[in-house]
Amino acid sequence: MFALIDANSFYCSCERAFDPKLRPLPVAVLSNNDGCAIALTREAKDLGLKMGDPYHLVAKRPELKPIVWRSSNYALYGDMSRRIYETLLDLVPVVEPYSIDEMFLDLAGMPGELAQLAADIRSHVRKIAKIPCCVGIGPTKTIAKLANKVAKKDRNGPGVCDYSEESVRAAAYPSLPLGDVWGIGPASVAKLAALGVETVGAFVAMPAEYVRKVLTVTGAKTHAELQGVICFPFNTAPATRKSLAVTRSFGRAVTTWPEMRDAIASYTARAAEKMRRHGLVASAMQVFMLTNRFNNDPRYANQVTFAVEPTADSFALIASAVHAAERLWRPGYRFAKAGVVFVDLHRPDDLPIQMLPSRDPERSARLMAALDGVNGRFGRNTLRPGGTGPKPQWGMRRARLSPAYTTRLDDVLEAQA
DNA sequence: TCTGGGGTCCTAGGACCC
DNA sequence: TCTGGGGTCCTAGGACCC
Repeated sequence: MFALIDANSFYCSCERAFDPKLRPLPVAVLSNNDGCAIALTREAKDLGLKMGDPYHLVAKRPELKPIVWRSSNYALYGDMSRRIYETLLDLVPVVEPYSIDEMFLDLAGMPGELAQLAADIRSHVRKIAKIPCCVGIGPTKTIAKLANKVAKKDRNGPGVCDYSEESVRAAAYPSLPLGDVWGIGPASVAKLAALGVETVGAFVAMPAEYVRKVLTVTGAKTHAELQGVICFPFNTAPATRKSLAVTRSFGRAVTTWPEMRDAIASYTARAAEKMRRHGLVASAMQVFMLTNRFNNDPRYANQVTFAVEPTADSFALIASAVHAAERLWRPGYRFAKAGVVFVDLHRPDDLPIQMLPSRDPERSARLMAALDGVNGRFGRNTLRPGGTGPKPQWGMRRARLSPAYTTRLDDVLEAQA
């Protein structure tokens, strides 16, 4: 039996955890660049704000005036996620983090009544990690996710929904909309609606071969999972990742090559850092740049993917990325966004030995270790490659950023007795 | 002036091979 | 009148997730 625990309006709840006066107020957290709303409290939803609404358009609407806006603070949210994880380990033996605000729990062999256990877990997380959550229970991950969704929708309910019993599911499925199912997105909802299938009950009643024909194997797995057949097993060891990206919209349009070059260099340096943290090397990379697609600026978008000598060396990768960007660059356009993606990631041991490496691998490794060591100790960007300046004009807008309460010594709250 | 970022998996079709 | 069969690999695009 599985449980899925999912934080309510996670980013907003993190803001509230350290700023109690926000608790009764409608709160919304903005995407990078203060672009659009990506997390909303129930109070903000009730005022009519929607996920994805562009901030510069909705900030003026009079009925949305009471909303308290925050720039996204990933240092805070990432750390709060870790705290939830550790809090859960107080009560259950294994936890599988699924996303920044969701964790699967394996309840196999847990004593006592499951719904009561879920309620205990929920109140423990709320008390210790200061984050409100809902819990769903089911014999497969898909059912646990569905139960969680049901728990969330019931505003005055207990915050727990137990679908461990087949009879309970059979009673509930006919009234649940298909779009609530994990893995069934808008395209599949439309496809199935055209066939007259609109509820989980109707979906489950479809013959398996037919589902497979309409929705391919992914849909067939979801179909089986809803009937209690495990297709997505519990996984404690995280899979090694296959790609890794740093892509950003600019705080204002980039119109000169030196600015674009510096942006690409900075993104590459960040991505290389991430890659080293995972102990991986890239043997191919992609670089792209594009203009604003929402206004009337002349449009241009281009990308290039190319192989590189497998490495995690920032300097080597920056040189390759900038060289590629130079080929994509077109003067006269107002660029809104650019990015660097490392694909074809490997553990260095899995690759053949480079017979004629273009740089000394030992020296490179020592240099990168020194770079990461200094930055780990004194803060990101203390040491950085040339051309990756700290506060560029094109940098992210984050006008409403909260303090890094848990990860920056200067920002830690003071308690007075 | 201002509309996010970062992932995974699957399939079809083309290129290529024998 | 008539032009095979079977395989692999790669890529682009679609769909989904948070």
